[in-house]
Amino acid sequence: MTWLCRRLRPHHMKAMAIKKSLGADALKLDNQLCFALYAASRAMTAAYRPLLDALGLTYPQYLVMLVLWETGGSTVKDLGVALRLDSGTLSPLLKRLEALGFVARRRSADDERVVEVVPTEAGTALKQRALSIPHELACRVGLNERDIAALRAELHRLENTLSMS
Amino acid sequence: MTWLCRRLRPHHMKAMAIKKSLGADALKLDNQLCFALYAASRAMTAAYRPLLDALGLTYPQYLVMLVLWETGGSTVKDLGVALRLDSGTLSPLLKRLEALGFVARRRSADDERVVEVVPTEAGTALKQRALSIPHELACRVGLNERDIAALRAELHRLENTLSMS
DNA sequence: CACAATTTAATTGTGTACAATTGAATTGTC
DNA sequence: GACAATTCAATTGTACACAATTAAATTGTG
Repeated sequence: MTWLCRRLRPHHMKAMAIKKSLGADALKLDNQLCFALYAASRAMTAAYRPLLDALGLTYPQYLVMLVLWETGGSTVKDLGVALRLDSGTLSPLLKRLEALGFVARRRSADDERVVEVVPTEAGTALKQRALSIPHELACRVGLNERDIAALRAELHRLENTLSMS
Repeated sequence: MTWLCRRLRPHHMKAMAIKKSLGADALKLDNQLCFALYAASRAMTAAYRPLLDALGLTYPQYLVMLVLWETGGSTVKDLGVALRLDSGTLSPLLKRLEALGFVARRRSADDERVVEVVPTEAGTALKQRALSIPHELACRVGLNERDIAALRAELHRLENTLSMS
């Protein structure tokens, strides 16, 4: 991989960038954006875990409750759109939330295919205990409001770019 | 949630930020950095899937192979340190990689507790077919080299901050 | 040396993710 | 109004993640 290096001068940075993207470093773990994302996402979930344990929720269950608190009730399909999850993930997850007493499920009267998911009284009450979580996490991440918003926007852009075809 | 708004003037932005972090929007799904991370990470994995299918690897298996290509061989423990995964995840994953013929496992002669993991010839050969993947993904993410590096660095910082203590 | 504490991988059990299939309900088209 | 195509949720099967436990090997200490 040294066949070009001998010729390189400062104004050949573009050539170096090309070389790098095709070269030995391209497969290095710590150069992968995908791994930085994967590791950061799991670290974030781990940071939520002790707080959510106190509520009796897992992290994906918490995301479902966020949607239900925001909407007052949804369908399996709309939860899937909001959270980018399919029924293969949501059906058993919602069954567990129902067993915990946090949501109720019923077939829609209008359309028997649709299952409506509504927070129970206990599920709604849980929101008060969750109110302090975002602030606690914001402290943990060590970024100010503006930087958090910027990173969030960047990640939303990235997700949109990746998920279109 | 309107008890303070009446008094707000432009120079009270800090008060608004505090209000927001404790207010109704704090639990909105799309305001969560955690969800932006979670969704982007899954979208990234989904973008890798068709490319890795061609190699017969899942995404976590690909990460293991990245480490093995880089090091020439590792141990279960060191793979866990590199990938932030424990033996509960790695043991069955490595068993599958072994069944696929991409790695070999053997107890260390020095220390019988340690299991060494080495790429087989087929596993090493796979690297050539993976060389084009980083570039293909870089095109998909729609960011230039500099922005990718900046986002990667920001995510590494975030992971480190979250995982300490 | 004895032996308690530690390290290392594997195992067990729970809960996601996601592809593929199934089956029931609805919609579009003639 | 039949009926093919579509939509929706659930199920099945595979593969992570991760907490907790187990068991073997090694290290540290008196």
